Amino acid sequence: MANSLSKSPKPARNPDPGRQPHERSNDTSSRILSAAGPVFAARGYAGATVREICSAANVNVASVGYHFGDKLGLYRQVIHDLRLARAKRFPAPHTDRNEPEHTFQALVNTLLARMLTVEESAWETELLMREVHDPTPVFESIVEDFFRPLFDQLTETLRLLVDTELPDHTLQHLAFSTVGQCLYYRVGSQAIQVLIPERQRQLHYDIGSLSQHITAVMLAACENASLLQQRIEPGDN
Amino acid sequence: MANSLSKSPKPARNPDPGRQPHERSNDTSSRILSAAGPVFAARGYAGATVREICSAANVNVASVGYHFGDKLGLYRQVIHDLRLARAKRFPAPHTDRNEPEHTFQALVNTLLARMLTVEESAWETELLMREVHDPTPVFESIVEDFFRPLFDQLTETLRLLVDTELPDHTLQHLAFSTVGQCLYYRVGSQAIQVLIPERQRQLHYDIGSLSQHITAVMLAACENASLLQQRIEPGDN
DNA sequence: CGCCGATTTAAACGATTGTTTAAAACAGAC
DNA sequence: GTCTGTTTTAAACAATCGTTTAAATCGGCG
Repeated sequence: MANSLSKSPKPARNPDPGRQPHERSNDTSSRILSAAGPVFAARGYAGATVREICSAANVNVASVGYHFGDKLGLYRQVIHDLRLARAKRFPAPHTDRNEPEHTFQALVNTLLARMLTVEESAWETELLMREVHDPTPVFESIVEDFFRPLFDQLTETLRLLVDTELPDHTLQHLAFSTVGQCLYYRVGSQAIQVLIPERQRQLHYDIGSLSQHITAVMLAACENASLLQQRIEPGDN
Repeated sequence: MANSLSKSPKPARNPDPGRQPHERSNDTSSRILSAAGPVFAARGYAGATVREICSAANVNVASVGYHFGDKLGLYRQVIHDLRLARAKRFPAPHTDRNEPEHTFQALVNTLLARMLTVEESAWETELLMREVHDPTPVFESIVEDFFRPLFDQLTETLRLLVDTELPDHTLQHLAFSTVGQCLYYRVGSQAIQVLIPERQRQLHYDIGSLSQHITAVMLAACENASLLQQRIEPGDN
């Protein structure tokens, strides 16, 4: 709780500025990094303890202070490495201005894949979800470098999809509608597990089925874009 | 961390089994309950401290142990009281089988109101969101008593809305699309604060505007329900 | 070997956590 | 007032947290 949030108390004397002649020292910090990701994802930043991380990495507790300054410095490095890994693993699709439907479908696929992939990198998604719900000091940079590019691409693709000219805020709402539907199958997964029997889940809740459904919903909305502008009488109950 | 999760260490000698002749004692435990809700919502169950709760309630730290056994016992009581309050504050709309559009709009309004209300009861929503993300033993009962009724009503209303006959799992996907869009404006609110300038947020992100938009999207999807069944070529990127 | 900077280690520090304890304060019956 | 059971209180408890310290160890170099 009473941690440094802006500056490391000791100037975080990082000993290796890029080079790797001594494999031994680099090995320690990389082992810490590998162990820290899953622990931060499972417990959250505040809930994770440097002792559990160092125990999983088989290093001394003081190693975190030596190599990363403090707990927050380690967390920043984990997030930094995570962003590089995610950008490579789930590349945003190329924007084809002649086939916006195709681009849109690919974007939905990318979103769902990022949400629902359960490989060895599932902890990355979990960590990002924790940031979305409980922002830490690194959250804003995550949004800027990570979410905004996809959000902008989604908005521009939707602009190509709708027949009529729509104001920016309506296109942004359409983008949030798309993201929201994809996100729900991760955010609400625990609720879905209670609401939907396992048999139905195994049949109709794979990435392909969900991607097709969400794309169909949004394409229908784009084709009736005129509906988005006319006033609908709000419910009075 | 090393707390009791199933049984209270001491049998939680609750002194008042229903009666309230001594207003004084009841006053202490009710002040604790009133203070605990917002703190649990703001910090999470693990992050909240009984000292902060008791400080906000102006009672001694030992009072929690005396009246509720332990921290988890207090949390259970908070969740119990919260359910009663929410059911009264946000009643589900009446289902009018002759005007499903009207019912649907009212359901979206209810969902958004539950998500975005920022009165003195905003902590209740935050606490429920924490349960959705990090389920505790009380989560399943929350889904059954709280989410499933609205989910079923949503599914049946959508069945009335679509022109053609759709399988159950497609209607459930449509319900999740609706819920997901509403939920996003709460789950992703921190991201939206970074993505959308404050001026635009104040103009276009009120409950009425969002409700109108989400309803329009889903009604468009229902009118083109045939789209939901035909196969769309999945993106290959 | 001896020297030296980089790294690792065991141990301790101060702060904070949930919980417990024993005494004090309270309220009503007699 | 005196007694009795309930409630509140200040203080302490053991455990755990992030971080620091000072000594031990390592790895080349002369």
